[in-house]
Amino acid sequence: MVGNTQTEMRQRILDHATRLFAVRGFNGTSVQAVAEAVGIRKPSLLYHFKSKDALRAGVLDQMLNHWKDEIPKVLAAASTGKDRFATGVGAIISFFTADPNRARLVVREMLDSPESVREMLDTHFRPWTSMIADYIRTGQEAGSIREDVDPESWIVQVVTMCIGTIAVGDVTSALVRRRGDGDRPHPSEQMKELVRIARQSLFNTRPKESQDG
Amino acid sequence: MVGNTQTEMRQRILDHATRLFAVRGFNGTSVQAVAEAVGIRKPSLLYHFKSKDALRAGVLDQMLNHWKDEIPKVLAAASTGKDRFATGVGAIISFFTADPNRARLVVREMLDSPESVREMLDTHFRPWTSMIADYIRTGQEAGSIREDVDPESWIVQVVTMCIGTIAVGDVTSALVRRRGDGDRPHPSEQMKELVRIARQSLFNTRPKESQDG
DNA sequence: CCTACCGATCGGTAGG
DNA sequence: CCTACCGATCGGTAGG
Repeated sequence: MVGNTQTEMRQRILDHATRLFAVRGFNGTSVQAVAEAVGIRKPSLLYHFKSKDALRAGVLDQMLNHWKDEIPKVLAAASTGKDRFATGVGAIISFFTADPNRARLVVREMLDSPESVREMLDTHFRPWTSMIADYIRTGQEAGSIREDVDPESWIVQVVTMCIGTIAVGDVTSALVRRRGDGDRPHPSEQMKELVRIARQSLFNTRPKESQDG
Repeated sequence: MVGNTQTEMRQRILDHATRLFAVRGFNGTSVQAVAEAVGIRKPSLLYHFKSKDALRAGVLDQMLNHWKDEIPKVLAAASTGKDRFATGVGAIISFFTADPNRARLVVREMLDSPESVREMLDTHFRPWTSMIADYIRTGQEAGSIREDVDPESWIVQVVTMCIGTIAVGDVTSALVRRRGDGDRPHPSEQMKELVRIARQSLFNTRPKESQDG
């Protein structure tokens, strides 16, 4: 358990591969390019990951493992409906804004390998989605959440909006710059509006019967 | 002006290139693959488009030209605020659902060439975005639209949600399937919820002072 | 972790 | 619109 250089090198390779796959795409990134970024030769990289596809799988596995730990933590931390909303949406936003390349990687993978991502979502995320949807249905029965919300679809739309906005927010911000406003970008304003849209399409407006913990 | 085979062949190439670039990505599609789909040899394709990048530009130009004609038409057709919402969101949804590969192509291009897409949005779409944002501000002053809406950001969020949902809807629908519901996909339910979210985050709930034309 | 090397495929050109 | 061909780069292996 001393200097585990083997594992360290694997992590270094994964970090550079994540970044390059996110920015240039899997097909736009050569094994050679990843090796150069790490500072080793191509055959050395292929010792740690026996093929380019194994490297892709390693990158995705790393992200999957993050959420396998994170989701139960987030759901356990929040008690009331409003808390669950803020904590859940906050966890997604902070994870992907901490490194927008994570969002770009997810979007690229959905486009490049839709079937395998479908399977991954079905296996690892659908149980959680069902649980959150049930929370929403409970809130609908209690009157705190709008009756016309389609729980599963609402979740998918909000996650799509989050990941999409973070993945291509630098591009779409070209539409937001006001006249005479200089070159200042408005990423946080985008996220604020996103949260507002998500919240107001979910909760009932009447502020009575608030279920505080 | 009789049998213009030259232009016809260009269009055939563009159609197959659009589909292949959307599904496999630009870097994942060889000129050879496009030529095979069309039914000609690679050097013949390169007679019509002098390089692979010229082919990419041709594909994007075609889509840009669609919206150059469509946006003014849509804005002219709608008069009241609710009409503008329905017509505008409807135009985007119907264009991209007619061929989801269009949405995939847009997303891929934003990821692969963020700077050039930024420039394109700034030049060709920002004027329209500003105009629509002004409509929203007028609605805010009249009281029909929520005061807490950030007009430009709202537009970007809704367009992101539309294109994102259509581009990867087949994948994210893996999260929506209810237990014991069979394999039936729910694309239209996704779009219905999207429209609901967009509408309810935009308009004020009080149904008085409706501005009919 | 390296040097040396492999067959396959890439975008593109020559020339007709 | 074709056949024939180019140098460059691809993912991956041999062997140490």
